[in-house]
Amino acid sequence: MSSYDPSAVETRWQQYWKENKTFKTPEDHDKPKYYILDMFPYPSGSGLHVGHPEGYTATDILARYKRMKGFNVLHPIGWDAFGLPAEQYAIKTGTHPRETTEKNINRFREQLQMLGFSYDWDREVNTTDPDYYKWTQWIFLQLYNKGLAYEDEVPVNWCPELGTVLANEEVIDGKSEVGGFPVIRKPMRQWVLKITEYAERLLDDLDDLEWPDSTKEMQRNWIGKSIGAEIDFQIKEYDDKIRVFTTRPDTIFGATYMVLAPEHHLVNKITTDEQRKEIDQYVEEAANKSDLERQEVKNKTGVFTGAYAINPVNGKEIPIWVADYVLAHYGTGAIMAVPAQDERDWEFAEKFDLPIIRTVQPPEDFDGTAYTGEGPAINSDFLNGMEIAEAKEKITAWLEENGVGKKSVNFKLRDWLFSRQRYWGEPFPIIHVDGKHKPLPESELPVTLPEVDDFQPTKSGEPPLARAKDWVKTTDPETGKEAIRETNTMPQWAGSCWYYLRYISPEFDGGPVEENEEKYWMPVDLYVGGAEHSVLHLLYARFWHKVLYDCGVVSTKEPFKKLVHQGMILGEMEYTAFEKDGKTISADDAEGLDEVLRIPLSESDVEKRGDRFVMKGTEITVEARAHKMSKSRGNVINPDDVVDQYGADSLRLYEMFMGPLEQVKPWSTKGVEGVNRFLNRSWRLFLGEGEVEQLNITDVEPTLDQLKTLHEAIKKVTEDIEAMRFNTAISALMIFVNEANQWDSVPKSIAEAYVLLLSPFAPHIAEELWSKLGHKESLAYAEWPELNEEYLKSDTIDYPVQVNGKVREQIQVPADKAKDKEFVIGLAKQQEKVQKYLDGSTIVKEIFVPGRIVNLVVKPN
RNA sequence: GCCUGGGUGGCGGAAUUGGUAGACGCGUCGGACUCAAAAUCCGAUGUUGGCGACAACGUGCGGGUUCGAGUCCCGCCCCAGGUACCA
Repeated sequence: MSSYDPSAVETRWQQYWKENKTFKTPEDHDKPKYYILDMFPYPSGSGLHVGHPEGYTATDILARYKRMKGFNVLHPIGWDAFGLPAEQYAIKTGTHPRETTEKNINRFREQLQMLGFSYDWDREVNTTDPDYYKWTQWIFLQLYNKGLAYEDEVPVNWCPELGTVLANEEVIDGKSEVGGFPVIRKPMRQWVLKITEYAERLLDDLDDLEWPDSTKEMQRNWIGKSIGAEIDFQIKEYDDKIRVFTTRPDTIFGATYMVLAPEHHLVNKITTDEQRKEIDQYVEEAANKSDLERQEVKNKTGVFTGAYAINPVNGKEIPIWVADYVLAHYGTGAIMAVPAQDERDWEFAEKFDLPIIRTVQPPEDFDGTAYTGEGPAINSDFLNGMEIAEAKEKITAWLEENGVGKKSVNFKLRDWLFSRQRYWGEPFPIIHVDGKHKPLPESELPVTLPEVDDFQPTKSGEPPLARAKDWVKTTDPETGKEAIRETNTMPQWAGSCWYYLRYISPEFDGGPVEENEEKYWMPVDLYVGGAEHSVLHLLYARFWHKVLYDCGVVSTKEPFKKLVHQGMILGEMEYTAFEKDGKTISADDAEGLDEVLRIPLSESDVEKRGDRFVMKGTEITVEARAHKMSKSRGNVINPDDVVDQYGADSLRLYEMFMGPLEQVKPWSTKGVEGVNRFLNRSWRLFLGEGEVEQLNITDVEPTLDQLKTLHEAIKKVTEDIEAMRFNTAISALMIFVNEANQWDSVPKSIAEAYVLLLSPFAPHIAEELWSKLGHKESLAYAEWPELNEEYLKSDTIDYPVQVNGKVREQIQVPADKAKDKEFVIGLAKQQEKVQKYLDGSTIVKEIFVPGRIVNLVVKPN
């Protein structure tokens, strides 16, 4: 074997790492630790796609680098294996989800091992393993015992097609996120977790996290804290009051009507006989509508109840309406409407001819409708003239003094609907005795999934677990009374809420995580995963973590110190022409037209014209863009194929070389060939090109030039890995190889250092070269090459010389004179080309930036 | 609408505190090797003008600050992601 053969090299080293347990996590706590975590995958039937190795390679590079830097590294992987696809497959085929899941996991494991990731395979976790979900159930019991889990009859997102309830976050545009089936609202008994109790902490603790700003902002918006006031409005002729929440108590003098949500508890009571028929009909219609239908209707609708409320600040009677633009589940489900300062109220008031009173003076040139900007208060009695902030304070104090309101904080965040009517999830450790729910004692855990004959919900709509009649019927271990088991299961989020803890002590049976190990390894130093988990998974995991913190199970307030999202990888760039009625038309004209044919073009058929692409030699514009990979589009790149053709090292290297990790970027097979060529050049740099393998390495002292080339690479690669700029780190490695290829042979010490620099990115080829250099051991724990700044120095410094900001000449200055302003500027002025621009002008200013630039500012005489 | 990002050659991208725009890779063109091809190697490659050294222009658009702006400020346009009656 004289040329680089990736498959032979990669198989050999994967075997070696496995046999020698090279990446077993060290058990001592003597060294600094680094916990680097990937979001664990759902092992789907279609196997790994090219998006997975992107994040996994990034973390693997860091893990390998940190080991060489002397850290104890925890770098585990596992399986988020409960979930809908395996269950739907079971419904269709009768295959137990356990079997499907096991098969898929084996495939995933094989694929990950084929890519050479340095996971500690002894710490694999699997959320569907009873030894794992025992502790998921245990954590639920902690939540239950703290009063953070409760049962409620709530209108839920029921998806008839999937036969289950979905969380709000799993419903997109009124359809299920999985499968895109319609979702309707239906009241059902559900388990709910009181995440709202942690809203304030979940919000505050975001500040200290090294997370992308966009992600933190999304969580902030999701939690949605708003500060305002609660105000009570007396209902005329009733004892009852309507409590509203508002962020603009300062506008209360402009409240000209009130609105109750259709579900508000007072609607029925206060409706007058004349209005009853209309109100009842409206409320019923609203109840039957899905959220989607409510959103679809853009026109505001509503009905007058016939009742009036009294504005506490001025005693005015204002009508009370019912309208579905007020949401039952936000604030108090009722509002004071101030059309002059709220667009929604303005729209409603206009439609139903309700009065509008401005209480904030809009600017003179304002010609809009509702005015929400700054300005002095008007028509507001004792608030008149005050700016908004001051008026808010004043009115809130007044409300409190008069006992009709108080300062209040509201959150958009709602409690977490935690039960699903599925089979393939964690059973709740709950029994029902005499119609009351009751937790099972810890000793009863795990409550394992029963076998069932059918994985569908029962005819009466009960979850599939209800089919296991012997399992459902049980006895209360404490009292011996007859009991029935909870038949709901937990959502997929449950297992992923705490898996990062289980890796720390996967065998521990005294709790979810062993105390000393937890103290050493937590928090996760770096967490890498998709941006699609910005709110759901990351918010839920933070919530559980905080509960566990309160229970004393974990020692940190937050689980994930630093977070990075890898960007999506799109398919290859596609060029498309459009054809209508047999004629090719421009892409711009095709927009919005029906019956347009899309004709795929090859790159050679198109050229750039201005800022768009046209068909060669014509003015017809074409579409040029990369699309998401999808089976239907047929542009999916399979990692197995890439590995077959170019090897795992090339795949890893390419995915990192494509561009910044966080960015969305299109795939290019030509690009893979490029990095593959680079690996070949690296190989030949060491082994020459002859038939017989011959080391092209000499045991001589390197020259200063060679050392400079090496240390420039060391500096760049080291800094770039630390900052996760893998694309430019690889570019630095390429530059090194390009330079070293000019040498007659490579000094051994330099060759060794280069192999180590390459190893985190392309570990297989690096191990192979390392062993050819005479090493018997893996390089996984070899010391990372150390930078010596001395070698970076050069004898001369180049200065660009500018005249009026334009570069006109380059000068070389001896290093010892490089900071000498007079010398450098003097030399610059002497240059012939510079002289040309100085002729007939006077120098008015001389700019000298040491080590950077010279700029002579001249004025014509 | 609102909140985040982002817009640089034919393409992916580089430029770390304002200091030589286009590193590195792909593609393209030319050459070497070869009977030929592949592979490999060498060279060129932002645009325009010129035989030429060279010059002008050039980081989405329009202004501004500065000796100097891809980078900072103001006003727009476009693209991607998130969110949407949250009072």
